[in-house]
Amino acid sequence: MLGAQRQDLLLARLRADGRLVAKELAAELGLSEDSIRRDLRELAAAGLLQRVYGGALPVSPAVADLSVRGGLALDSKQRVAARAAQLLTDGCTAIVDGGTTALALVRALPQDLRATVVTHSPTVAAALVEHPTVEIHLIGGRVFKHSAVACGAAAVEAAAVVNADLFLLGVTGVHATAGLTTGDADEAAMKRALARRAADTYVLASAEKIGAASPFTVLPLEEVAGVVTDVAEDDPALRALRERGVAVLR
Amino acid sequence: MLGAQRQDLLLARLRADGRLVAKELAAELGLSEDSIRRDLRELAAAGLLQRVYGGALPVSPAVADLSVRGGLALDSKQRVAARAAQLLTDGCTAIVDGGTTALALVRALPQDLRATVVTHSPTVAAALVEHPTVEIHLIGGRVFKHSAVACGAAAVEAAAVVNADLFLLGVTGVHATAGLTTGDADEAAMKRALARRAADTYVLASAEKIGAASPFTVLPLEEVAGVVTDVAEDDPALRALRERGVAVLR
DNA sequence: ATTGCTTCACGTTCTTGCGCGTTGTGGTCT
DNA sequence: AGACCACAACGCGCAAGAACGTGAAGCAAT
Repeated sequence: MLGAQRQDLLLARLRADGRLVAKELAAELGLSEDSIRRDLRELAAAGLLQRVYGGALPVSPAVADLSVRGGLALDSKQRVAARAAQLLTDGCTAIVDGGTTALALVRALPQDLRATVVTHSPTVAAALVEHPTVEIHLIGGRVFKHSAVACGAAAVEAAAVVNADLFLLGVTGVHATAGLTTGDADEAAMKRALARRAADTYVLASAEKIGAASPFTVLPLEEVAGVVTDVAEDDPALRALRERGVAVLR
Repeated sequence: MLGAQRQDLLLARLRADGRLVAKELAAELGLSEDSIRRDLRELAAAGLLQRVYGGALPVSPAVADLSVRGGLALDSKQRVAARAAQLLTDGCTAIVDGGTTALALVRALPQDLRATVVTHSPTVAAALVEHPTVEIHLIGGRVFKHSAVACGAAAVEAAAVVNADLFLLGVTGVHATAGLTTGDADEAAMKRALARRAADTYVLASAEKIGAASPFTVLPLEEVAGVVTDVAEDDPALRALRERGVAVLR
């Protein structure tokens, strides 16, 4: 049994059972608990599971429920959201953009996260109310029907008081030369204003958005700390991004 | 059973039963009450439940049953909401408060209403996106978990630019002498700030709220244009309201 | 010989159940 | 009604045992 093969098996078991117990696995696979623990440690470092005393649990109960219930692989947005959720740590202040991926991100956040989340999306704010220990700050303004987020001069102004550690940005295209793009000029301006208020900007972009370009540029690639995506590791687009100094998280 | 997994189980049980009893759980899970108490203490420290003598309860009863609360007095709320929806006419600008009655109001609005709606509730704003011809303006600020609306200094300030024809206000009590009341001081201040920005304030109050009083006064009855309610026409409380110059819409 | 993976040994950390003194609750007595 | 008391629940400290991480040693393949 190859090491990598064994780790895949562990993940499959985790999806099936909803938990892993180090001792049981050692007996079952005929290995020492040390080796199992080492695997679990590595998988936890890769963000694929949550290490707990005695074994491991899925990264987030919410995400686990979805995969167990459906019995299927997570959908593209959920994979990206689950990975991006790991960027939010206790004590941090994060700006969260609008859109369905951002909503999936909120659902993937651990229930006991103690963080401050700033958003201009009423939908995201409403979903965050379910997280009792997350401090929510809503940015107001004229709400754009197209994407259901607050935009415009008032919203840009309201954003100016925010100072965040990171900005989780949703776009419709990530292109090597056009940079990050979206379909509406006001929306692009709003996203740009938010990016200025955060130390690091991370882009949430499921596979179909990589290499695509929309009419309005939000930011050039240079101003992005990283892209969270689910494209295959060997995709040539990834290399193009890395060559521009953009970290790729998957 | 993993320790961390047990805490997830406790939270699930809490959501299902609405309470946790330490002794029962110890017997059921086959461990000492001490361990259960330890778990409950930790979860309480994480803000995920409220520790009480003998076990635990949801963090805030109000938050916990906000979703089910919609189902209880449903038809009552819907009647009030349907009547209040008639106050919004094409071309008007209305401020809409938060809460389940306000949400019912949005759902009761005609699909083709051409109005401007200002709200400090992300939930109301999200629901309004379904109305293509309604212009939405969101008031931002710190989102208060208890009622899921933006409150505080920033929100009051953001409200100052609004000039509306009417304000549809939700409260928890409508009392002849205490006036309009609600359960939180910040919330009361926010509602007061909104009332100042509208020419007429109408209160949405289903029957059980008439005659009730909560800790904090929002406005005296004199500053209200009308109360939308579903109490019986012969209810003595109605006459008390009318004697104070308040129109009763039903 | 080197590399990669595993196992073993050991000191550390975590969880758990028990004893103890304290605090909260409900019922009883004056 | 207020004082009192019995009992359950509580928090804390402690000790036993399980689980843990680390570094050294073993082992197979190259």
